Amino acid sequence: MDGQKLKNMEEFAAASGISRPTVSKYFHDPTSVRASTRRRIEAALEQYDYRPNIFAINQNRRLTKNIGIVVPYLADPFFAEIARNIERRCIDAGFWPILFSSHGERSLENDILDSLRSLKPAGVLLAPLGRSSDRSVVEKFCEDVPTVLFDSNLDGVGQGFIGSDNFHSISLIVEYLCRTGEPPCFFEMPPVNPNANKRRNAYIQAMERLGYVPDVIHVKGEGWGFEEVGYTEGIRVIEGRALSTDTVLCSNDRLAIGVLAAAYEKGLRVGRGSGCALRVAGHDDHPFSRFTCPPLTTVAQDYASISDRSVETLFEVIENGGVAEKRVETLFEGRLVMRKSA
Amino acid sequence: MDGQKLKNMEEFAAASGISRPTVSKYFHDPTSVRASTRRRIEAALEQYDYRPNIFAINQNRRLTKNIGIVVPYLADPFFAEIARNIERRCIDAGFWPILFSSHGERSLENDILDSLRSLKPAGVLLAPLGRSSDRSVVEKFCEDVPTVLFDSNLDGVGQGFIGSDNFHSISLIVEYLCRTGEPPCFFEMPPVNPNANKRRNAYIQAMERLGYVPDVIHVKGEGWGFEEVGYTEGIRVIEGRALSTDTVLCSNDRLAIGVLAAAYEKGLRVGRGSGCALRVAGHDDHPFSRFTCPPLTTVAQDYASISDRSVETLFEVIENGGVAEKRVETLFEGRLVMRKSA
DNA sequence: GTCAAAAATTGACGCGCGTTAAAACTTAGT
DNA sequence: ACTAAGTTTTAACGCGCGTCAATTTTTGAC
Repeated sequence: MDGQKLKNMEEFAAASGISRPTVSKYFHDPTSVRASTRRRIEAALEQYDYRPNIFAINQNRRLTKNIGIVVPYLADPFFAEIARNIERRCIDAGFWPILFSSHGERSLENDILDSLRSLKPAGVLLAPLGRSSDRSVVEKFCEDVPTVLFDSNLDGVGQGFIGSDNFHSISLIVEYLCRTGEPPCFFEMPPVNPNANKRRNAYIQAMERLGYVPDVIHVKGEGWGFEEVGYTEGIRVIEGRALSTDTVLCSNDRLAIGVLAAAYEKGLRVGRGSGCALRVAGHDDHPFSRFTCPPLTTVAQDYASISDRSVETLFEVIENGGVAEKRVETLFEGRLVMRKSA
Repeated sequence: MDGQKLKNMEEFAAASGISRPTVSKYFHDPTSVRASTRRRIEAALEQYDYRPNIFAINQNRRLTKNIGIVVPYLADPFFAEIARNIERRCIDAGFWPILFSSHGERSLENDILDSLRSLKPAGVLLAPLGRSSDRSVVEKFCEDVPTVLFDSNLDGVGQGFIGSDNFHSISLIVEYLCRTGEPPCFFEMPPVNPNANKRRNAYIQAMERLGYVPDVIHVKGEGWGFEEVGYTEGIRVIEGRALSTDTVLCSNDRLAIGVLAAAYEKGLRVGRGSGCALRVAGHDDHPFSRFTCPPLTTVAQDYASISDRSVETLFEVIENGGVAEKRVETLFEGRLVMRKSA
């Protein structure tokens, strides 16, 4: 390109010798114009560095190419990773993802949904805060904008839900832990979303099915600093000798990482086999769980499938005019990841 | 509000009994209209749920309230945390932050800058990819849009730079390590940005100043999976007995976490004092470094100050009409965080 | 070379709002 | 009650692009 800056489609159309409506058609769908025209436009594109203004496009189009992505807390590696995957799929599909984080705050989630409206997104992928979400606000939003929920479900809200099968994955790891050592207790903090509840209940059911007495250790703590909670409360529990078993199953990996740190500090060797005082397991397979000491035994959520299917589901909804034929809840099964911590 | 949905400012103006231009003025700055008018508008606001379309606003305004935030890799906790801080400041200041991640890819960084143009942001906070950045593209962008760089500097590009004083922080930790045990070697992978280079050079200088022979262990590896590199290469180095000292200073915490995992796997006890075979230190104080086993000794980057000052600097530039009086590079000093790993 | 079908052009309006100039109205101050 | 200053209203244009109807040009098949 020779560096000339054309500031709008009008100028570009003039420079390329094609009319503006045709150029507009081209940008909407290059195959919708005659091959010879396409070539002329593409030749001009290389010469005069021009790109349509995406936000002007969206102002007029009924269906834009914007996809809103909302996660509850971006500094959580799990969501960072999911968001990364989703963004990539959207880009590859020719969409323009815009990422928002609620930072764990209800008011922010509401603001984001509000502003998302004016973005006129073709669709939205929303991982709600969960318990802190303003259900009526989310509900109303989903009526106006094609939205697929992921990670954390709100019954009946949105055009679909994609998440993990907590019952299955917790069963997996409970069975594994029981098979290989003492039955686990379940370490959890006040639930921030439905997943936490499901996991606890799944734990209780699995234990009862196996003929053991469930032991839920419910510690206090709030917010999204899970490692901190796991650490602080882990120390407290260990010091108080409040553990009825040598095996701790944590509600998620981040809690487990905190417990691991607590155990280390209190001189408890974690792992299986003789010489170890504690087994610790988590859930999620966070990106960093492979690198804890010892490496964390956990159940891997299927990041790739969850991302992919969320995006696919949303695309189907979009192509179907914004509504799903039926609200489908897709749950992916976790995969047991046996490492050295349990 | 009685639920009535007004779809544009025209309708809202009619409903509130105020003319559209005055309403427009109000939304730009509520104090710019007479108190009585303001009260009438605000009364209407409560009755009829209306919010201006932010993207239509931005199409027309010269200076929007949008702030673009671009980080090289959002799944890195360091950037997630910085981004979180910056977003919050922007929101509190009445701006509308929009977050982008380059996902470590040059082409994506270019695309983002391109699209950022049409967002007409009041300003942009950019943490460039660094070595992978397309300097000329970034340079051109910064000429058109008020941009403040952070974390990773590109000499002379943008209206300012905010980062960490790598020389100071590396000196701090090198001195500490030398004072308390064997002088460290420096563990690094091919640098992704200037910080890595500065840190290596700072290490070399500090060692020479203290009268020791620097020992840089340069391992291979690419991309943003630092833990993986630290782990894989850590294993290799340990197995090859390629360590001339029992103290390893890593170029950043994520590498150090990988090395920690490698040491654990190879049965090397990490920490200071007798019974320990290795000391490992990092740099950055990532959010999870407190919870490694053992907790990681490192130099904390001043997240809060970097975020705050970046935002402040950008705001000054914006208020000054988009150009800084002088391109200022602000470096914050790190803080030595002594934990158990070294 | 003819003609119908396909594609491109012209001209014009709309999206939701910013912005401005001129005119009409309010408010303070006296 | 009158005036000057401060506000609001009216009317109209612009932003960058989508979209549509009417018209003209190009294409491909015969």
